[in-house]
Order: sequence, then C-alpha cells, then structure tokens
Amino acid sequence: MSQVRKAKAKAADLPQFDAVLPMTRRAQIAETLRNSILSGRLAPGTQLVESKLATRFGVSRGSIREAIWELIDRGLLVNRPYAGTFVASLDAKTTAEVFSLRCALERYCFAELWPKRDETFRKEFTQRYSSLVKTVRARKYFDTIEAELHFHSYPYEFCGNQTLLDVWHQLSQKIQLSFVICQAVERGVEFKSDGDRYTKSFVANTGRYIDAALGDDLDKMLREIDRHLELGLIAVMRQTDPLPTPRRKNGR
Amino acid sequence: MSQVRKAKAKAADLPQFDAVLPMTRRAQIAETLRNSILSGRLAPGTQLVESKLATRFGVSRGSIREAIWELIDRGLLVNRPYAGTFVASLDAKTTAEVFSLRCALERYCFAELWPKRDETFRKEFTQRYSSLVKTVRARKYFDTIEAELHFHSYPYEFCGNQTLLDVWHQLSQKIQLSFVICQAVERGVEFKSDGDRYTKSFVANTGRYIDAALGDDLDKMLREIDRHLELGLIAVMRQTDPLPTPRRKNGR
DNA sequence: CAGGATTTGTGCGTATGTATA
DNA sequence: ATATACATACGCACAAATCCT
Repeated sequence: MSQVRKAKAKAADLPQFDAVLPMTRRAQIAETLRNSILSGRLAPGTQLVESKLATRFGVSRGSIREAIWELIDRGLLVNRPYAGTFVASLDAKTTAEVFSLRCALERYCFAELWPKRDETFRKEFTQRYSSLVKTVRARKYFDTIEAELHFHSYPYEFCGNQTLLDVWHQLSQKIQLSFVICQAVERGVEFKSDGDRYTKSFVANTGRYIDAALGDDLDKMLREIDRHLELGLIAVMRQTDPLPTPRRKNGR
Repeated sequence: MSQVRKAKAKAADLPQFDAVLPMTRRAQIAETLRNSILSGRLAPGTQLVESKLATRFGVSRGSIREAIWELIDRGLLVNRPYAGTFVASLDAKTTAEVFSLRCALERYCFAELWPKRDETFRKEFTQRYSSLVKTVRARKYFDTIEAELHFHSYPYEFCGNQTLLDVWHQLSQKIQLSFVICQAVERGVEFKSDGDRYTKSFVANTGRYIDAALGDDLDKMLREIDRHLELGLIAVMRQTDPLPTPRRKNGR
C-alpha cells in the first residue's frame, strides 16, 4: 500500500502527474548536488567528503561516489586521487574560452534552425523571454541564472540536433558556474547599488537579441550573437579576474 | 622498489617520461574498455555484464560500475536502468549531426589558430599526416582509424583552447564509433576488392586538406573543411543506413 | 621531516528491485 | 504468471595515499 503505484491502472481517468520519476538514487543525489553547486550554496573550492555526504543524505557511500563521478564527468567537480573532490572553479582563461566557443555554437545553431522557425518557435521563445524579464525585474538573482539558461537553451532544443544539444548542456553548466562565481563577488555590492541600471540595460540587451532572433535577417542575428555574448563575457570577466583560483586544478 | 617512483627526484637529469600515470583502477578499466569498443572488439549492442567484467578484470564490481559510467557519460555506452548497459550504436541521423557539428567546430578551430600557425605547427601536422598515409598504405584498418583521429586532433590541440579540445574529444569518440560501425560492414567486402582505389582517393583527399591548412588562404581552408567532411560523411553513411539500430536508444 | 589523522580507493557479501525469457 | 538473471543499493573492512601537525 505504501509502495509507489505502478502506472498500470487506466491512465485516462487520472490527472497528469509529472512522469513518475524512474530516477535511481545516483541520479537523485547528483541532481541535488548539481543544484547546490549551480545555485551557489556550495562554493567553488569546497571539498565534498563522501562519508559526510553519505550520512547527511542517508544513503551508502557507494551511491555518493557514483553521483560525485557523474558531476566530475560533467565538469562541476574536480578530483585529485586520494586527496578529495572539490567544487570546480573557472579561471579567466577558461571563462573566455567558454564564451568564445558558445559564440561559435550559437552561430551554427541559428544558421541551422533559421529556415525551420515557425509559430511554435516564436511563441515559446517569447514566452521564455518574458518569464526571464519578470525574474530579472523581481531581482531574484539565483532564479535569474536559471531563467536565463532556460531562455538561451531554447534555440538548441528547437534546432533538433541532439548532438548539438548535448554539447550545449555541457557548456551551459560551465556558463552557469561562471555566473555563480561572478555572483559570489557581486552579491551585496554592485547588484544592490546599481540594480536599476543593471536591470534596465539587461532587459534592453536581451530585447535586441530576441528581436533579431524573430526577425528575417540571419546576418543581423549572427552579429547580434557576437555582441550579446561579448557583453556577457565582459560582465563576468570584471568579476572573475581578481578572484584567484582557490586550488590548483587537476586535469586528471 | 617495485613501486612506481614518485617524480620527486631532480627532474633535470632524467629523460622525459610520459607523465607517470596516477591512474586509478577506474581509469585503467575505462581505458581498456574504450579501446575494446573503439577498435571494434566489442560490437555495438553488446551488453556489458558487471559481474562478468569484474571477474574477468579481477576487480570488484564497484570499480567496473564507475568505469562503465565514465563511458556512458562519454556516449560510448548506453544504460537502461535495471536492464543493463550496452555498447552504443549510431543511427544515420546522429551520424549526420556529428559530422555537421564537427564541421562548425573545425571552422571555428582553424579561424582561431590561423594567425598562430608557426614552424612547430607545420612540422607536427605534416608529421602526423605522413604517419597517417603510411598506415593507410599498409592497409591496417584499425590503426588507420586511430591515426586519422590523431591527425585531425592536432589543430584542436594546437589551438590552445582547452574547452574546445574537451568538446572535440567527446565528439571524436562518436566519430570513431561511426568508423567502427562502418568498418564492421566494410570488412572483407569493399575494402579488399577496391582497396587500391580507396587508398589512392583517400590520400589525395587528405593531401588537399593539409595543403590548404598549411597555405595562406583561410577562406580556402574553410571551404576545404566543408568538402573534406562531406566526403567523410557520405563514405560513412553509405555503410550506416542499411544497419538497423540493434536496440532502442535510451536518452536518459 | 616524521608520523598520525583523514579520506579516498577497493573488495566482498548480501538484500532488493527490475526487466526479460 | 513465474522464475531467473542482473542491476542497484547497502554495509563493512582494509589498503593506500594525502594532508597536516
């Protein structure tokens, strides 16, 4: 009785549940840790101790290890054999690389999807845009990061190239990480004092971006991608530079 | 004495060893499995049974599981929860996606490295080219796959963009996988009968590629990338299409 | 620079959930 | 519908390496 019901009963007379999670413990833990890292609750450089996580989560050390390795493979954690596993950081060089590569990917993405655009695309993209603007205006910094990624992911999803989407997901986590690091510095300093100006320019900036994306001039859109990402990069770099790498990185 | 020496002794008077491997068992097993898959000894669709691998390798199941998950994250294996882990296959659509995306990456890569090219670049790239040609002429199919990847990897290594190199490594494994699948069909059929013609056109084709790469016309090189990859794609696709996907893929 | 504390890496037995013949 | 094979997960033990005092 207390068990989870199988979805064998007639599905017609039941409300839509959100796809009963066939998640293994490993996946659940990885998800939780990922959220903690990408929301900044686990600061870069923090060591993750397997045994402590195991007791805190109430699971065995093996499950923790597997979840940890999943995040290592995705670049959110770094491991030094026998020394420990730490939340990854990003130096200035890597940040620049990520933004530069993203630029190339996004140009490719829009070139591919350009002739496929339809009403669905315009509607969904606009919808994500307005929900992003709403979040920014509400000054919810953590949610803004998430909303921005959600917005910028849509072209990759719509493009229909699964391989490209995979690469984007990998890259987007590093982008999110750079935002987290940036935000850790910004928090309580610039964001509050200059909040209005920041919000205004952000909305205007992203507005130009989506306008071009919904327009009819592909070349203009490609230039807009360059401009948009360059602005994003310098915003992040201003905060990244003075921050020294907490630990030496290990390339495995 | 029989232990691996630490690299603490004065490094000056010693020849360059290849970075004393601080490999954990997990890494060693993953490496072995990767080679087995990419060399075709483990055919696509094959199920990997943890317990059997564990006894065969003489290690515990934990180590096997971790190595397996590493390869899953790299796209060489696919996992269906509680069902098993299988060697990945590539359908025609994914193959086309991989080649298309590679084209975009390679254009970006050459655009970035173009002004940085120097004598080291020309020398090393040429060296890898001639060793590739030698392998092709010797009709060693497995080695050819490896040599071709080694050749095409150099621009990414030289470019100096570590993030790009990471993405390339991920993509190149799928490319290698497509070659393996292609080769499984080709083996003993076309390769033998038409070997001479194949070898000749391959060498000529790659020759044009490296000539452009060492030349002074970037636009010409970018066009050459398009041409080279299109040829590669149709060569693979000819073999990929008739092969049905052994199992339904699971997108996790 | 020694040595102990800490943490990871690894092995193994076992129990349970899930898929598949 | 049952049975079997297997993946998933737990718990403990010990070895090995790092870190720190």
